[in-house]
Amino acid sequence: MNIGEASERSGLPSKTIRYYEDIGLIRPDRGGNGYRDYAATDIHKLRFLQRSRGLGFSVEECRQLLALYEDKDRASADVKDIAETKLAEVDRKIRELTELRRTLEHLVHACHGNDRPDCPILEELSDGG
Amino acid sequence: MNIGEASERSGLPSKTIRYYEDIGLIRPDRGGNGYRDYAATDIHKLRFLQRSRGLGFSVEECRQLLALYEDKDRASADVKDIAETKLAEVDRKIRELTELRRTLEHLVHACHGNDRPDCPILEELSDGG
DNA sequence: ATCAACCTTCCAGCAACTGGAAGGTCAAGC
DNA sequence: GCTTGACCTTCCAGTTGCTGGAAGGTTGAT
Repeated sequence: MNIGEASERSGLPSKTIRYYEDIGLIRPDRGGNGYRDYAATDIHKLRFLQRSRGLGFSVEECRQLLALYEDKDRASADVKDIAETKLAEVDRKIRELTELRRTLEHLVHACHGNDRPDCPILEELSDGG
Repeated sequence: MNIGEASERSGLPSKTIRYYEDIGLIRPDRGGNGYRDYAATDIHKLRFLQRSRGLGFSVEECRQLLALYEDKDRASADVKDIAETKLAEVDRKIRELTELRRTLEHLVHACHGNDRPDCPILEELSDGG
């Protein structure tokens, strides 16, 4: 499929998809006309990139995450280490988001008093994590 | 307190803290010697920025989130709308991270077969969210 | 007084896109 | 078969969000 459809299916702009190719994250085939030709597995990778970037992982971290899928020599100690490190990071992010969620909810529903600048929620937020 | 301590307490490099001042996210006092002087509320804001940036919110989104704290005219419809939009985003991010977590766990523990490149987890991942 | 460890501004560079120009390809309609 | 418009291509410049380094001022301890 062409880059336009790949863009639609992955949620990434065509520009970004070409950029990800430039830096070696994906390698689509090329048709006789020079157009990029994306396979289903490319779309999987692009969706994966779209998400993990949106969740605050750097491109290099995403490259590591993608390598977990692509490692054909399979489950070396290295690969397992990376996966476990990333798992810990994901857990931390989930905890932080859960806190942020709580904070926002308080702000919307509970913290309409006149002491906002020194609101206890702020203290709580800065103590946590 | 000086920028060094602010950096330590917030988890942000001094460079980044100065940058956040440049773009108007924080406004610390200045001492007679020209040094920046950070108050406790500045540290709260910096920690907040450190987290929300790490969770994939853009600087402009962080500015909106900070505005929720700083809005002294309080709980206008606008402010509430922003908070609710952000809440929905946070929920989505939590869902996506939870999925990513599951995927990583499968990769570490369950997916050591020889069919990795077309692993069902990949399909699952690209279908979700 | 001098030394390290701070702090200041300014300017350059990097990461990760993003937009636009200039031009080739393709399918549809006349 | 030719045009029209929506695709696609590369290339280059600009933006965002930092990050590093130079050049120099301040502070506190020896």
